[in-house]
Amino acid sequence: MTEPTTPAASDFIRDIIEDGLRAGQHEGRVATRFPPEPNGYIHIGHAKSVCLNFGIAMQYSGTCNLRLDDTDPAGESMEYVESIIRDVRWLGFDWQDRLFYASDYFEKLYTFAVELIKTGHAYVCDLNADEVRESRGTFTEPGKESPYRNRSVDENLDIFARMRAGEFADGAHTLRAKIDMASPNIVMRDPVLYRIKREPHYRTRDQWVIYPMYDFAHCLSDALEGITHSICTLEFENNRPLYDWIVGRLIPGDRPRQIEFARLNLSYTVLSKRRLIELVRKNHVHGWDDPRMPTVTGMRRRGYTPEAIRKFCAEIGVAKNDNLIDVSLLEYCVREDLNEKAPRAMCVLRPLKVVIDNYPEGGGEVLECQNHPQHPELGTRPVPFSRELYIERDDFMENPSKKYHRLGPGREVRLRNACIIKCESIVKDERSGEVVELHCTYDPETLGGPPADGRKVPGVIHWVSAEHGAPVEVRLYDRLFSIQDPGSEEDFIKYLNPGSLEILTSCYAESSLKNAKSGTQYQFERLGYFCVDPDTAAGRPVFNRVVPLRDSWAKIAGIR
RNA sequence: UGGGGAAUCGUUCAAUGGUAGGACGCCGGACUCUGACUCCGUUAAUCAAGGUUCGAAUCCUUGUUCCCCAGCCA
Repeated sequence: MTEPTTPAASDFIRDIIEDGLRAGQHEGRVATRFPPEPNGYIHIGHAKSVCLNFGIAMQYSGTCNLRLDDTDPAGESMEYVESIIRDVRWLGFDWQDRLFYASDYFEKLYTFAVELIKTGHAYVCDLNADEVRESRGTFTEPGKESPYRNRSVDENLDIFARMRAGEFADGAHTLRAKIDMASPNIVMRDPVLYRIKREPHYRTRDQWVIYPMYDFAHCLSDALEGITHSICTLEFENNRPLYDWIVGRLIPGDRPRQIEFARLNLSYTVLSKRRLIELVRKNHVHGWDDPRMPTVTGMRRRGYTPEAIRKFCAEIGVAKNDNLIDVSLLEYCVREDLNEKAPRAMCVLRPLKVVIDNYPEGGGEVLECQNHPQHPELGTRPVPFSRELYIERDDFMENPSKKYHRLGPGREVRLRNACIIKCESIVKDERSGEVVELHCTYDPETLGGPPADGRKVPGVIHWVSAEHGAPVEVRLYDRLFSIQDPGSEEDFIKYLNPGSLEILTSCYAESSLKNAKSGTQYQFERLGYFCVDPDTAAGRPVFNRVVPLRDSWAKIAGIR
């Protein structure tokens, strides 16, 4: 017998790494990097990449760098850098002193470009953007060579230096790789390596007016950092020949290898930066950290835990198939984690008053309730009980069916952590006919124990003492979009779920929750997991519903 | 249309010529002072057609479908 162990993660990328290790590549080193561009907040799709890159580094005793891929000043900012640092750290990963910026390599990259010119592998082109596009050809027709393709090395060197010096207007020249205008792979048709762009960079300010393109900067940044496995998403597959071409001409010996995997798609949300930015800019959500957003910061505010997100990333696996992961898997991971950790509490979302007629007026008592049914070590808390309570409106039905286990006229139900009550009469609003109050009697014997006569009372409902309960606000979240794959729709805004946020302002939570600390999660019994929102003001907590509990009654009743 | 990728239960990942398996979901049941948790059970797939082989998801052939590429974005 062997000890049960959690199996080491395995996927096609790790297979490649292990094959390489066995073949003695990279001197047995494994070095990865997570290379976001700081032009937006990272989301659950990035989290997949973070877990992959850092996870591999940990598994093979290697390193994973955090590198900001900031080669296009338009849209990049320190705010985004800070958010990325905060989010990756929160996810639970550590890059130690290896925080890098592509912009720190600008001088070295420039030198590499000069070298490429000197070896005849790059040239300055005077074609404008339209002309470049026209001469690039199409999928079926080869491109035409630029008239500037065979400039002398000296002339190229001279103009490139003057590009850097700021002598030319934006777009007047580009530096292009001299590869093959007839290549069936369009990426290889003399791609642009540098462009002139007078835009202040959030880090280098006005130091540069030329900026390297992704294809040039990324592979060389990898090489400079000694990356062994450059893991990226599938859409860069066409760029791999260019990656190898550039590195092959500038870097001797041990070179990084690019491996592509399928990016994550999640049902009922969008995961493209462009679309996320649109949601924020056009105020369809309340910011990057809106709890409905699939951003890491949004999920954190919502109450998801790093452990749950990491578990999710491990569960979905890594492959090259296009995928659309069902959001219910994410929710499952969140519940699984929170079920273990979250202390239990009671909160009534839509209150209905209950008066216990045979309970002494002005009386009251304090019940000691377990914080976690499976973990007694989490202790107990005092919960006041009194003659007047609130219960959930849903927990009473005037004409219940046989399958309904809760309160109805003449029916008995157990109050969670307390006693059994029986509904004796109901009070209705004369005009609307709405039930506004229940009069019940309680069975004192059942406080803390089963009924003496052994009768079965299957229903258990939560409650809050009317006198002691804390008024709280609760925000209920549902999926942001009403269709599975809004990302595939051009006009995705049209499919926003109008019911994605419901704010409940007349809820009552048990008194122990009065001073709940922002960011902590609870399970409101029978309802779901809730997290204290930063909007919480002193004495007036605001709770976000992280995820509801599974609800088999809802299925029976056909709700939702 | 040229090039590059991918096709396995509803979803997703695995099986690396030798019993198609796991997770989530669905459905059913047990338990229960949370209609939660837990436990048990069930359902259900190799894109198609040929071929090679004792044996094919895996190899070969032909076809089909889907994704990516024609930014001085990444």
